[in-house]
Amino acid sequence: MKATVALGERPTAAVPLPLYVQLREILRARIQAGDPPVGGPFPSEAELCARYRVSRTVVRQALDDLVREGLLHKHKGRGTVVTSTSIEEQLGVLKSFTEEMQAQGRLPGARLLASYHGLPEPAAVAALGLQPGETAYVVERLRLADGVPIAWERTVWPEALARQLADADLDNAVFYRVLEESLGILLGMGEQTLTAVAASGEIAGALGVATGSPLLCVERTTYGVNGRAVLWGRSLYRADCYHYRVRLQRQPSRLQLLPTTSPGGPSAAS
Amino acid sequence: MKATVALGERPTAAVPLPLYVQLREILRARIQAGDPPVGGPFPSEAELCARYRVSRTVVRQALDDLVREGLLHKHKGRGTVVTSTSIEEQLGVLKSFTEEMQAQGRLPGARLLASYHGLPEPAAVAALGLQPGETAYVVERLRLADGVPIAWERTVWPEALARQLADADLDNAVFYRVLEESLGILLGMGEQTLTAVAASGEIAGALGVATGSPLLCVERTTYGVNGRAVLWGRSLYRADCYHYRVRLQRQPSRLQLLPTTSPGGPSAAS
DNA sequence: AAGTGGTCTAGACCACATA
DNA sequence: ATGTGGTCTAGACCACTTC
Repeated sequence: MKATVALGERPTAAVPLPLYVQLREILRARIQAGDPPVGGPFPSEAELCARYRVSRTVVRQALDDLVREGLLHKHKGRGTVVTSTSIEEQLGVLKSFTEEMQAQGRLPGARLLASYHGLPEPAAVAALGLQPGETAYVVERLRLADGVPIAWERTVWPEALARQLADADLDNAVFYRVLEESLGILLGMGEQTLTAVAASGEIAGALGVATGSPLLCVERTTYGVNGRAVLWGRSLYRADCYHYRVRLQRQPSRLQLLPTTSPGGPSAAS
Repeated sequence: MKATVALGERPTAAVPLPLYVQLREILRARIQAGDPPVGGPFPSEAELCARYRVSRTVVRQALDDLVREGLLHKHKGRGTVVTSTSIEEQLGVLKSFTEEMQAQGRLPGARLLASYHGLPEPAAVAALGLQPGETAYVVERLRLADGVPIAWERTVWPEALARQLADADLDNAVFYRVLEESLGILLGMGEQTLTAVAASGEIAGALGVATGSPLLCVERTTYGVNGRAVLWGRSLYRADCYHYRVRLQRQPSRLQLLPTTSPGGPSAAS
């Protein structure tokens, strides 16, 4: 018998989680089980309040999360319906190269090309907020999928982090794991810019393509949960071996607001 | 006619907008004006309640939106700080070319190159779920930003939709608006695949770049809220004029919903 | 008229951070 | 000890949709 205690049938203070989190997971489980089938009507907020003995605030916090995840859809005045049963189609999840390859069922790998302390490129300086003239630790690796080179990668580490990185096995290190586990840095957000570039002779050689071949260029700045940039990287992918996939969600029409000078006269910023 | 509303110095019932929306826009304007400078401390929730004479609910609703947009960052027990002055790229939001250009402050445009009924390419057939031999409506346009060609675009419409599209001004139509407003189709999700390609002679000529130049290739399938594919498109962007930006979020080690007896820290996903 | 989700108030207690 | 944001309650009124 598993030593797991399912979240109860209803949220309770005995569980060390907010009530709305408990309720959200309870509801998520029911949805995934198809309890209200896709397209079917979901219980009203009032009904959920009564059934689970929580205030409407808790119910709305839980539902808001599920709506945001795409499982539910609310219609003002009409009700709530189930629109999906799974969240496996993850929207914009930050993953390392290794995690991404594994998710695709490919065997990830890396080969160290170079590593040195020096002045990084302007893009990295700006992204990491380095001082002019401040050095950083630069690591260049070839990334492999199932043993085949598919990307050339340069990562730039602030010196403070690089010191603690010194003894890592750069050939095989999963940088995100190093950050999270060895350095204890919780990762928050990542910002990526994608464009296309022509392969230089050096990189074309490493990747085994013709000079001038189109490559997918991915520049990524990774931030800690505190909002500070901790890592910058540029990856150049062989376009014939790698496609970047994103799932986007349509946002309900946004309000057009013009917070302009008020009719009574320009509002003085006090 | 666009309904624009002038906002005052504080939310009021005289404005036909929710108080939290009014407050959000008032605060957004101040942040963009640098009132609390980036990195500086933002007024506490209690202070905002007092200053704007609204309940904490309203303040929190407004702040939540701004946090979600990336303008603010909250720290439990410590306070709120300004982290940016401009709306950052939304996380995985599905936007039309026009909407995207507007968000970037560029003037969008289009020039019709060709439109015809015929057999679309295999990628479109697969994405739209067409029958073998089934025709579709293909529209090729040059997309402009501030009057400069930056992308070559081919969209493929199922015949059923194309009929209703016939009288649209293809030179300037915003396809997403046509779908949503004229055809009454609610858009849900979009799936994109990005890669790099070399410009063919014809496309290079249209875009004003050299043949063989690297282009960013974006293939998108757009789905209605009912989950059916309604539109397929491929866009080839000049890599020197356009960068695709994405924000990703690190997945917090997923809440173990059924963990138990673990006195360990409940990391509430916010 | 009844039910729904959207908004809002006025409280309350808590865990956390700072001093 | 104090102030902060996080959570929660118990109400209330509204606009919208359906009957």
